Amino acid sequence: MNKADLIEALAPRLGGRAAATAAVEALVDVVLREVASGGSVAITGFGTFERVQRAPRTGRNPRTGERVPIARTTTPRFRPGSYFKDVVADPAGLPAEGSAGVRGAVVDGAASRSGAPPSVRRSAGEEARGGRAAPASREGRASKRAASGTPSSVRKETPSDAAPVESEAGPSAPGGAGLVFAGGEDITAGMISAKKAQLARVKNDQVIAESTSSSSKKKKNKGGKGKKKGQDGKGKGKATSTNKGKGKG
Amino acid sequence: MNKADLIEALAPRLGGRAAATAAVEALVDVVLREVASGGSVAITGFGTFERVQRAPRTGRNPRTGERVPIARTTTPRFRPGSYFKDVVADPAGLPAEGSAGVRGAVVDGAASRSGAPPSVRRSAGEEARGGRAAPASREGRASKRAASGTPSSVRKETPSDAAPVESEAGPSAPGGAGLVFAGGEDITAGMISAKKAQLARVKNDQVIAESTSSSSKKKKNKGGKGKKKGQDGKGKGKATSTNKGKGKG
DNA sequence: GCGGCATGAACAAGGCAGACCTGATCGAGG
DNA sequence: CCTCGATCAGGTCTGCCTTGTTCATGCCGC
Repeated sequence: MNKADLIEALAPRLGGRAAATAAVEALVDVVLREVASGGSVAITGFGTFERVQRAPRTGRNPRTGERVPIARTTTPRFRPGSYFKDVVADPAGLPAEGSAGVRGAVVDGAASRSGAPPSVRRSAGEEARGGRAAPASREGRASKRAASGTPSSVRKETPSDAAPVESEAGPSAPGGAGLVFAGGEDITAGMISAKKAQLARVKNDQVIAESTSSSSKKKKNKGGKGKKKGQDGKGKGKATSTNKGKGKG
Repeated sequence: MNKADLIEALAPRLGGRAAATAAVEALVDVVLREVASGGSVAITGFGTFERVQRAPRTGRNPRTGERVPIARTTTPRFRPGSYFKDVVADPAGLPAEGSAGVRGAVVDGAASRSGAPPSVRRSAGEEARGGRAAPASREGRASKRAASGTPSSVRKETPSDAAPVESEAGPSAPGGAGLVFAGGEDITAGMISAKKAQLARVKNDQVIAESTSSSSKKKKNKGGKGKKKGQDGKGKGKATSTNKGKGKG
């Protein structure tokens, strides 16, 4: 999926290609600027874009074998959030768990993607849009609501739009992920509930332990530790960051 | 910057917080799904989100020193694009190099980027000017425009909003970053021209070499190599990817 | 606006994959 | 049309990931 594909996928949700284009570009712009200026951009569950300092080190010119000094540099990094990791890991892990039917769906999805030249993909995209034509009117209503500032209403809109995408991309996602996507909910919006459901499944035998921990959490922090974390993290053997850090303590 | 901050930063460009929220969540959703299902999401210059397989390996429990097998896993990865890398690296590197003249060049480059899709550019530019009239009322209009698909008008709005952010985080950012952002333009849109300006500065003495290479490039490829690239890349010592790859050859 | 719950950061030691160096070519993307 | 991106070579050094705990932050729902 390239930028155009991404915009195509977003268009139904965001009120058209132009809006989707604006969204992609604006978001990329903001992230770039923030990271370039020393900040970080964190979306819980998805991940964090940040800047890291890399100390000088030695490289090799593979051609000549000559040692080449790699100067200290500053580079962008994305650290995937746990939910992102889980979702990506689950599809791979799930096949063994999943049903054959799900596999079949997986194969179908994969095949269409791998063998599909861009043009074929586009036509598929168009068909998908066709399928979404009906929701278009609903979309108009949604934009109204958006103007009134009701994110949840926008989210409500996502389901019907996302559903077709799910069926396409869903093959490898199903199983646990299917649980997450089945409702057609925006993942970021549903992360917590999804995660909760997962944990509930995995740890339903730990309920007592959880209730214990929740009671301990009610004690709340006192004054907070005010522990300041450097933006570039670990400080272990790391070059000192030029980041100012955000004192939220 | 967290999700709320990001939405705050995007709101002026996208017609309000609701639209910005939808944008962020939709984009994250699409990326998550695509990567989870084995695909990748590439935005030229910004970077590529993809899925990689990690072979089984051995870790250590730092507490006990005990060796712990880390099963083969599938994990998300973001590979920053060259422009992102340059922008992040330049703030640190450019202060020494920066010149106002170069800034002008960047701005000019951005202006000359008329090579982009003409139709989108034109409508965007026109509305952008109009859109700057009154911020408060503009927001209402912006949402309308978002519906009608006018990204660049929203973009033009960015400068005034981004400037404060820069000045806050800017200490380390200015200089190079300022050069890039001075025009208040959307970075992704201006990436190519900015890069070009940079290269022109660095390599203006290599013009002859470039003209030589351009002539050699005119010979064009014959039949193409049809080299197939696996989605998970390098294959060098890597676990075989489950990705089907996109046969575009 | 607040509360509850999930996420994220930090830390410990060790091993190995990944990043990055240069330079050339060609295809893809915008 | 021009830039970006992928690939490749060999060597060096960094970062990821393991477990488990604690505390702070983020974010969604009420």
